[in-house]
Amino acid sequence: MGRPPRIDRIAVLDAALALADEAGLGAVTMQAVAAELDVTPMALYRHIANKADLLDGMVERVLTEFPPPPEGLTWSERLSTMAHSIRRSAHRHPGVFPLLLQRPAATSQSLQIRDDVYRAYEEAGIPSDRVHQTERLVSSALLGFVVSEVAGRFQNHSPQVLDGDFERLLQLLARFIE
Amino acid sequence: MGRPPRIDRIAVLDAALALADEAGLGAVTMQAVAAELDVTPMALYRHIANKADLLDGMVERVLTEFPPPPEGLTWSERLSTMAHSIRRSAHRHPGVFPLLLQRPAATSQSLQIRDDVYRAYEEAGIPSDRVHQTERLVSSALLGFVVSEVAGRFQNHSPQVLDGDFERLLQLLARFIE
DNA sequence: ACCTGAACACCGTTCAAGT
DNA sequence: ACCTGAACACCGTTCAAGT
Repeated sequence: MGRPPRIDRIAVLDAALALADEAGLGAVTMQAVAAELDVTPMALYRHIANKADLLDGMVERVLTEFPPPPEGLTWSERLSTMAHSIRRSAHRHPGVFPLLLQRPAATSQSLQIRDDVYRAYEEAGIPSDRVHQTERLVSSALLGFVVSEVAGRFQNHSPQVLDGDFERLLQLLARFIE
Repeated sequence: MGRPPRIDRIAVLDAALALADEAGLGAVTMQAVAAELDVTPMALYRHIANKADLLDGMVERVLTEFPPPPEGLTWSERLSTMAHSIRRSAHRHPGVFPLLLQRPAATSQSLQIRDDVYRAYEEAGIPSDRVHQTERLVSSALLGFVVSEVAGRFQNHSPQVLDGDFERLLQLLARFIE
């Protein structure tokens, strides 16, 4: 006994994420992930509970990539910066990103970021009994657009058009807030 | 030869839809759909090309359920009625509805409805070079919220809270438009 | 024309066995 | 402690055969 581990949870998740980024979620099978790591499929089960846990882990991995919001800007500059970060993350991980619509913010990383958003809304003067609702509505609009982009609903529109759409969306959401 | 058909495409799609509504998309397997129809899995292939075609067909089926917008109301009443119809449809078909984010409007039914939305925006006074963009942004916000509801992102919120959120979202979107 | 039986490659997952 | 081999139930799909 006492055998040096050849892989760990992070390695499994990152291999799965790389696979999803290149070839879509459908390419993420236990066998394919294992092959990426030069290991048999059964070896993965020491590091992840099952396939659902693998997908959960991949989502968490994407969430930890979100940069924390920059300090020392106005609330509106911070929100805009964060929105662009989220969109870039979606474009990096088009296969996994739509899964964000399936679960509440849960990792400490994403709860932290949500709190930063709450703070920005308070600074913007949103009444405190409206702050949480506003966050749900704005995040819905943002995710709805960005997931439409990466999942295929906007596949007939050029990147230039979608860039323009996104800027306009941010303008309109900012108008909401004040 | 010359044998009376026991099933047709619509029957297959509706059986699959019923299965998805009760037990989720994961329960939609060729074998389960076939069992629902008292037929072997291979019999399905005479009526659908493959599993992707089955899913496409299920989405189309959901789209044909959207009631056409009522005549003789103001543009804002029409938009609100349509938004509520869409949300009800999502709640009826929580398993399939998120697939709407994956494809552009394509069926004649949904193109028709999109044109009605364009007309409402024109009546509302949106400059004509902005109408299509506005439709993309508003539909993104609506779908983002409704898919969050049915896919699980808002699972920690009560129906009452979500009803209130939706009304507020419609108010804010209406404010966009004029 | 429509459905079935047999068959295949692939998938997730388990369990006991090896180092 | 960590990985493997063998095995199982299930999945989508094909093809030739039956009515």
